[in-house]
Amino acid sequence: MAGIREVARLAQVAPSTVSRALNGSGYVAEETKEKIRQAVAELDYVPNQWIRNLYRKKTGIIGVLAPELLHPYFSVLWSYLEEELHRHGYNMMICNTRGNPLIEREYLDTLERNLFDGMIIGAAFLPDENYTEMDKPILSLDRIIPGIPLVSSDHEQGGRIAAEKMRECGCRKVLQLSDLSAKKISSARSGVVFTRLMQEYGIDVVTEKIVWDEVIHYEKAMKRAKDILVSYPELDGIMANDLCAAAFLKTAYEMGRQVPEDLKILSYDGTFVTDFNFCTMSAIVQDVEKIAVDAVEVLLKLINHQPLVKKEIYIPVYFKKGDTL
Amino acid sequence: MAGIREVARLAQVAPSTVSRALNGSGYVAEETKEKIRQAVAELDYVPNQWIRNLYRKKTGIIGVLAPELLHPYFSVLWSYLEEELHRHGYNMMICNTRGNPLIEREYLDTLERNLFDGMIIGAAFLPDENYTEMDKPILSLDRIIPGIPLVSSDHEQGGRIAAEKMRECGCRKVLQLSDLSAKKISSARSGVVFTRLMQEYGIDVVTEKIVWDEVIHYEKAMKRAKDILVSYPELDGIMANDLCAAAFLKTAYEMGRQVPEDLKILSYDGTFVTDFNFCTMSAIVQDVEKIAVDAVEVLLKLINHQPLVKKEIYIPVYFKKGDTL
DNA sequence: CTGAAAGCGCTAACAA
DNA sequence: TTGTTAGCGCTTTCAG
Repeated sequence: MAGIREVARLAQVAPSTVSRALNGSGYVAEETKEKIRQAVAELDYVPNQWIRNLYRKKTGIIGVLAPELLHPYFSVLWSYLEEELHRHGYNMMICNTRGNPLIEREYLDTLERNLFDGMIIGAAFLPDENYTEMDKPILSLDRIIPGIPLVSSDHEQGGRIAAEKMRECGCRKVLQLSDLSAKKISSARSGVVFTRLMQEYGIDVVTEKIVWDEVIHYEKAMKRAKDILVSYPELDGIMANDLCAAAFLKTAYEMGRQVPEDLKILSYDGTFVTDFNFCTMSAIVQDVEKIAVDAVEVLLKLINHQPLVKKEIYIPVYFKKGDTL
Repeated sequence: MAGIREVARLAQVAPSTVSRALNGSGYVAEETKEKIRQAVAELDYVPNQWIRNLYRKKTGIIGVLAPELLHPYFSVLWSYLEEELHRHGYNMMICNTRGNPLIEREYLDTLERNLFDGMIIGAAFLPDENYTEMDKPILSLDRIIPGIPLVSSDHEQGGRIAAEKMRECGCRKVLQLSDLSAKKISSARSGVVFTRLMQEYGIDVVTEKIVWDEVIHYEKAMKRAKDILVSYPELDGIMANDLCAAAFLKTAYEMGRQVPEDLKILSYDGTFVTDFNFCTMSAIVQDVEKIAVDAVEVLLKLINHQPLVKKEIYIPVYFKKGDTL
């Protein structure tokens, strides 16, 4: 593993000259450059990025705190984020926490230890202070944390559209999978708005508390879906995230329910899985690509100490007609 | 951002003592340790990993060359790999190449520049030399590269089981999506073995060349599935990877074909999407978790200069009964 | 048990 | 245009 010194020796120049030649910083005679090029070739010299970053005081790495990699919504989100970060010359480090606060804290330490230039927070299971007390560029994608910029879908709009659709198609008793108590979670707002509007419209709403495990594991979502459809045989409408909606659709089919005639299903997220079944699910679609683009833009502004126009950005969602509503 | 010097000054000791105390290397009096602990707390001192790695001559980061993040097989694979790497104290850097050789080369450079301690290669679209000439720990997951260790499913076994199943259920004309010309790709072996056995069994085999885009994009897979089912109305069996198999299933349903009575579908990979439709797909299942575990084990041996027992590890696959065959 | 000194591999300021 | 010098922030001998 040749270093800059060996190159310098072979080219008969000083290490700093080699450095300048290789970085295009400062003046180096064309002749000298040529000698250096040869020495570099001869020794197969490759500069150590690690060390360079030491000077630039940056790593070129962005940590992405992810609670999950497999859920369709997340995998699409991470995929777009990776693409966008790469476009800006950054590498993305997946920090999969599996919802474990200890692992999450571990990765925040990594940020604090300067291994990352900034962090995008998808998972957030720790008390606010963990994020606010860190003097580093941080952006949140869902959890509302004082002082930390947020980029998220406009879930209130999502809740409105969903309620509107449920009313339009004449539902009388609707169930949603949500967590109305999660005040600090942007995505939980859809459920709150949905509930309020449904009540205004005079439609029954049942809110079943969503459980993290079921958001992620299809088998668990299937089990829950079955329990719910058995417990509430009178339901004529369901709103749930993609994976759970898929579970409801499959379960409804297995139980001989007619979708959409007898039971409407509205999928929230609108990722590719809505197309996977024999019928396409109607969905509230999040513009995940836009979320990723804006998230990276905001984070880079934080990193480069540029002013932020808005501390909170809400990306519009839209309705996509399918066969289930 | 306090450094070790400030801590040392505040604790009235030398920086080297602080270093030893913090790393538990060498002797430090309990009293001194306590003083240092206090100084650390007072200054909110966090050691810079970046610099530490400079000494340890390692980064703790493994690059994972991925052609794709979204395809179910890959997302499951990356997820398990991340888990396994984390278990061993390594971070995983997703190097998404999108099948672009230039981006792939870029990431190999990153490895060469010591930003990664090693690399796991899922995508490999460059000539062999790109990998073989690199004097770094590299492990391949599918592409067969001289001198580079391989961990992959036993796709020959996969092909055998598939052929066996097709025969058992009485198929007469079967289509597979494969690429028989891809000699250097481990996963392409299933198609070769499948073809040979089907011929032995006296069953017609049509091999339609698989196209990368269709492996990844469901819409494209859907289009291809439609084309194929129209072109070959006499087919009574299909073998294809999960995503394409799902597309075939959906298309068959739309075209009014009876699955499995009239058309058998065998999914290859066996990820969670095989459960997503109204009927569960029968599948050749890859043990992705085992692949990840073994891959990391081998890579760590390479990194630590431990001897390898086998240069090539093939993980058994198995058949999972579903409703489509 | 502790501190001084010498780097890790490279860059940047300055002098020549 | 080039070389010298002094570090980046930490670790690791090696004397003491």
